[in-house]
Amino acid sequence: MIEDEWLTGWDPTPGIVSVWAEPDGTATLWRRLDRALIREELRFRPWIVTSYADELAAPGITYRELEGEGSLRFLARADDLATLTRAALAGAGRRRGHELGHVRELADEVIVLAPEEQYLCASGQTYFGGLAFDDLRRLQFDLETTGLDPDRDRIFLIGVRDPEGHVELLEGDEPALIARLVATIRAADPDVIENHNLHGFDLPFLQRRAELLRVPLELGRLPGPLRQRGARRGAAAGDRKIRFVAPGRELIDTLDAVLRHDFSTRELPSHGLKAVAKAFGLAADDRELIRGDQIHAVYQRDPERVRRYARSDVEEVALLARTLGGAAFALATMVPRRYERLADAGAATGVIDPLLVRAYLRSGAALPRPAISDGTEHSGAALHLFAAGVAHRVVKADVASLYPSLMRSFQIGPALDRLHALLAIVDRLVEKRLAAKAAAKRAPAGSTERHTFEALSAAMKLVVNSAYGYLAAPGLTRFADVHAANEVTRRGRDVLDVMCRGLAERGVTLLEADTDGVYFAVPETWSELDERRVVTEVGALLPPLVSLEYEGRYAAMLSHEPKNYALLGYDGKLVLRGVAFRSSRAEPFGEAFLRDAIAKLLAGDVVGMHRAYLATITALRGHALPTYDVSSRVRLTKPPAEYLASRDVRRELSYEAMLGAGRTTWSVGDRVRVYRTLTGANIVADPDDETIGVAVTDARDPRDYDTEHYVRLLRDTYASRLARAFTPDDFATLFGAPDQLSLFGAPIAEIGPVLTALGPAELG
DNA sequence: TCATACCGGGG
DNA sequence: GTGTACGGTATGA
Repeated sequence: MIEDEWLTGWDPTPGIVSVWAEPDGTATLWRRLDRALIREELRFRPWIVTSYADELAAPGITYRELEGEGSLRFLARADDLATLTRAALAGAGRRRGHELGHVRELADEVIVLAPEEQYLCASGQTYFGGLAFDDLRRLQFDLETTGLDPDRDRIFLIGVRDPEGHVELLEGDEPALIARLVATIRAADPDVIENHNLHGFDLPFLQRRAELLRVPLELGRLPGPLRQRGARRGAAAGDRKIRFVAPGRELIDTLDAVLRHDFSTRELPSHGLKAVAKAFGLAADDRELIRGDQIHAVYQRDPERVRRYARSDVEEVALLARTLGGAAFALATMVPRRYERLADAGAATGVIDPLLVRAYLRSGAALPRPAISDGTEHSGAALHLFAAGVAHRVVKADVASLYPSLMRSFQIGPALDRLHALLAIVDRLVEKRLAAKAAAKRAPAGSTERHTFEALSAAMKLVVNSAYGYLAAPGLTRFADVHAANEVTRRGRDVLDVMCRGLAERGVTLLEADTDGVYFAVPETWSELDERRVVTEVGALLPPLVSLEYEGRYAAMLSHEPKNYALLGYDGKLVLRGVAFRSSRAEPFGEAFLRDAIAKLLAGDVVGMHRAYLATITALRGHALPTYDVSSRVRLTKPPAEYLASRDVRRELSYEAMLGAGRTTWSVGDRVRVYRTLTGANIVADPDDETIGVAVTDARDPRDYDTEHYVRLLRDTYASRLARAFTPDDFATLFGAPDQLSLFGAPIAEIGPVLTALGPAELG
């Protein structure tokens, strides 16, 4: 089937682990067959696609015209890419009446891919045929340096984990250190080199140090220094960003995989290695932690600690790369690009576009020039808040993959995609993904087989979910079509409306609806079966291929603002969502109060909630709370001199706190915990910041904070998040001026939470 | 106070 | 020879 060729190519050559090609038509393939590495030198014929045939009838160039509509219709080949670009530039120059310096100036008239991609696209080969992720030879290395600036700082230790899992710690004189790293890598001869932020830190730092120290940095399988390519994230090079390339090896940054993963799930607290390793359960319990800016100082007095730290770094990276890297590995079995490129590519421009270009060329079909915006506004998803306050017996129902489902159901694809290749690719991916998911389930937990199927499924999900984004990105993607994208969101809003109406008609109370999901409350008499039945019934009202799923049920919900709510599970677990409920600068006492108060409120204990409020006030006034609890974590962004210059005009708490504590020097970027005193401000030690274990013990706890300021803060910033749960009168009674509590309002015991419908439901 | 610009990571 | 989104924080008017 031609559609299968569109998806995975047509030449099943097995074992490709790296491809390198040059503009002169030479290519090198590294293939792993029965674990052994073989290297093949071969020739390919470079090609370009142009919108004009002028100058293509030149010696050495053969070309043919592609079929059908599409302005890019001449496929030209030559023994050398330079011959082709010269001809293309000459042709364009003659037609435009002025000389052109570079093919990038005629991006909408010529397609010129990187040489490797030309090779893969024309041959129909892809990476990793017949291989599993675990067949790759992967090496991880991590630099420990005296700082972040390679012009000033230096490398003092390098952790290396070889493909067999042995960790070696290289230490000593820096030039020898770098030379030993190179020798170690060349001896291990890995297919893949991995680290967290490899392209943003380790490689550029290493490259710069090697350059300054005049140590050759031959990390690839071909002779010569590292090459470069443009990239969106990577090392700064003038006004653009670049990434380094080592021909024959794939340089994989686990940060890319983390960003791609969190892009869809958005559940990671941070993208740093330590936080991610912990979140995925990859970190050992006794993992050594050292704050970045202290690593070198710790090394000088306790090198063993830094060695343990460096060892954990490379070990965690190896685990993380396997946990998240399978998706890019699976993409590389389908898309005609290097593995390394697919690991950091955006799914629309980096994955779908190359698939479509290969599909069209395979079918001998002319291609459109890249879509540009016709000025049509891109319309978005729907968001409704139906009610605010406290609701009980809450259910969440949502549609998985709403937009791709709509694209398939209503056959919404790019207008210029006359082969319907995008929809065909999405269809096949959805089907294959179901099969991959099922196969993953059948395979033993933890097996290579399960890892492979799960990775395949993740890769397919990534592509399917970006099909809509592909439509909505004119100027970025070749077949972008904003009208089609708007048709998808319009259908999406319709689906949400049908869901909301269908639910409301069946007697539930709608709370909040966003894009593809709804929260609603059900009557007291309903069982979980009733809830599920209603979701099934309403699901039947939706278009084919759009399936409504019962996502979960909760004992109670505090609905505050759109996308800001608290959920109390039947298991007692409390989840807070949205900016109103979580902020990095929140004072610990306020955050603790809010959690406690919401938990009690949702459990029906208004008296207990009120008591928690009074208890917090009492604790503040009695100085029973540690200073730490009223402090707020801030980042210092002005150097001391700058603040002193503006101090007379405007005083800022953070810097007043530093000065108040007698600290007249600090660095931009330092984080400190500050609090307000009666006379000014002060700072307090943060246990999280001190991993050395010395400073924490002398943390003082003066408790000289401004109690009334914090009592006001408690009411205005924290208790105010509970306002939607009560009538204004009751709220005033509960949280009014503390000294006049309960004088006029209803007795506290008689106050109950409310749920307020917000105007007529905006269901149109 | 509100809009907008910028970051996310690495030592 | 590239390009994500979005929530949070830092900045400027």
